[in-house]
Amino acid sequence: MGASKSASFSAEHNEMATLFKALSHPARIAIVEYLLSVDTCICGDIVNELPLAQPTISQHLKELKNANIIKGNIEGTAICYCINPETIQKIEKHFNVISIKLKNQCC
Amino acid sequence: MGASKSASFSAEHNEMATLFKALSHPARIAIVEYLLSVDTCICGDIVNELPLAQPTISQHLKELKNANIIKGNIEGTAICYCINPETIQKIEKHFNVISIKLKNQCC
DNA sequence: TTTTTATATCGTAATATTGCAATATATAAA
DNA sequence: TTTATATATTGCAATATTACGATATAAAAA
Repeated sequence: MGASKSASFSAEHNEMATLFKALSHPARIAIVEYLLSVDTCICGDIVNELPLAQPTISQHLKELKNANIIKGNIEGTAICYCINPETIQKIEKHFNVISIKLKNQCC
Repeated sequence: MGASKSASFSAEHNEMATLFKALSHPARIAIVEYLLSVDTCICGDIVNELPLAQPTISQHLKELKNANIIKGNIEGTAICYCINPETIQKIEKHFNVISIKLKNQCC
C-alpha cells in the first residue's frame, strides 16, 4: 500500500486534513503571510518574494487555490491573489470548538 | 531535487508548517477528535477506534507526539494520551492574528 | 504582427509519506 | 517463570510530494 485510506474516514475529517495539508509547507505559509502583509490583492510579485523557481511557486499557488485558501483573479497579464476569508474562518472555528472541548478535560 | 527547501524559510514558517503537517491526515484528525470526545485521557483503546492496523496507528500517534499536539504517559501496560493545550493555543493564536490582518484587507 | 511579460503545464528525478506484516519490547497476570 | 496484553520498531512496497528545466499559453506593448 502507501496511499492514504481517506475513504475510511468521515468527510469532515478528510476536509480538515485537506485544509491542513495545504498549509503544511513553509512556502505556502509564507505565501499566505505575504498576502496578509499587504492590505490589498497582489498582482504578480509573489515569485520575487520567495526563494523558489517560478514553476514551483505556481504549483504551490495551485494547491492553495484548490484548498480554497486563496482566490485568484485574472487581471490582464497578471493574476491577483487574495486570501479567502471564508476558509480561514472555517479553520478558526475548528480550533474554537477544540478549545471549548479542551476546557472540559481533566488534564 | 524533491526534498522541501525548508532551510530557505523562517523558523516560524517552518514551525507552523510542521504543526499543520501533523494535522494533515484524516487519521490524525480523527485521533485528535477522539481524544477530545472523551473528557479524560485515553489509556489504550485508540487502536479499536480507527480502521487502521496497530503499527499504522502507532506511527500516527508518534507524529502527533513529535509535533507536541498530544502527550503520552506510560500507565502500566497501556499509554494514556491527552491533547496538549499549549500547542492548540499556539495554532489558535496563529489564526487569530490572520483574522485581525484580514479585517484590514480591501477585498 | 512580433516581442515582451506573466503564469501554467509537462516531464522527471529526488525524497517523503502511508500502510502493514513481522517482530521486538515491556509490563501485568497467572 | 511463563503467558498474555499493549505498544513500538523494522523493513518494505505503493503512492504522493517537492522542485525545477523546458515548454506552452495568453494578454500587453511595441
